[in-house]
Amino acid sequence: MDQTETGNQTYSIGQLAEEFDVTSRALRLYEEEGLLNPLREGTRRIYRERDRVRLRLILRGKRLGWSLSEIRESFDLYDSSHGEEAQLELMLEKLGQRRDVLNAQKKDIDNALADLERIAANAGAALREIRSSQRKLSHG
Amino acid sequence: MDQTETGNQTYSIGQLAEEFDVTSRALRLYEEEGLLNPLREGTRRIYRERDRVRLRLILRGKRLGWSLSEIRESFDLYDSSHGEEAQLELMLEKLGQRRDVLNAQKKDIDNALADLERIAANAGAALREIRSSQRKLSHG
DNA sequence: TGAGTAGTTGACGTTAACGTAAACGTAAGG
DNA sequence: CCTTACGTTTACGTTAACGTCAACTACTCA
Repeated sequence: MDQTETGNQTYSIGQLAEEFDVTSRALRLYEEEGLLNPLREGTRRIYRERDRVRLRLILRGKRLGWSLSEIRESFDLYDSSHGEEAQLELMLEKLGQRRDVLNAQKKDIDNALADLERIAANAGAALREIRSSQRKLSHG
Repeated sequence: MDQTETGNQTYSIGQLAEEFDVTSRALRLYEEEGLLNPLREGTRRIYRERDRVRLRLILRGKRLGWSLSEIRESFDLYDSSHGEEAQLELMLEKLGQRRDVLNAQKKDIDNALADLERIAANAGAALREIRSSQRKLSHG
């Protein structure tokens, strides 16, 4: 079969660190915490596409304010899609909780955005006022 | 004039802590960091409506993953709506940056929600499969 | 008057998420 | 062969955001 050559590329820790603008120290920490699992070539770490995907998810989690252990829990959810009945039920419950939190977070963001808009509108008005009075003076 | 009696109520640190489910230690910390400014009655802290409003904003900020100093910066933005021209321009720029970050965060959330949906759909399917095969067995 | 209850100010402890430095290994290049 | 670049582990340092005493004050109430 024509084995597709997609995703066979590998990366050193330095390459990955530079690409995602994190330090190699951070990558090693994420590995210690069970968030990444690079291959080894002797002692050196070899990262593959799946590690890049995971790193992307890690960084997204961080942007959402998650702790590393919360991020790992989300990976665990993802990985254990194939369990037994009780397992799956628990999982669906946790997924529901996460969804609720995310939706609440969206509301918080919308409220914060609305606040920003109000403040910006005031500031914009104040600024136009200042500038219009400046024009008057310069025409005196 | 009929001075409206709205918002004249005050709160002790314990009351406020219980209402918002934070510790009094946290409230004192927020004060140290310049996020809250309760009155004093002798040595005791007296919180008013404006402090409650601020606390609400603090907790919202925390839910969005902001640090205390980021939260304070946002308060500073709010408070300095009445500055001079350069000040206002700088402010509008910062407001724009915050808005961009918040919008990016919304996208992250939407992506995370989409991921959750996919996982939940898979888990749900797996669960139904298990249950249907269980029914078959019980009818054997 | 004595015991609670709630508040105060230090000050030290703790956890997460890295930063930073030391001491070492290894492959490439001049 | 020696340097340079990049990697490794080990371990201690740092910052934020509190937690947790300890020692003290002030008020109330039986």
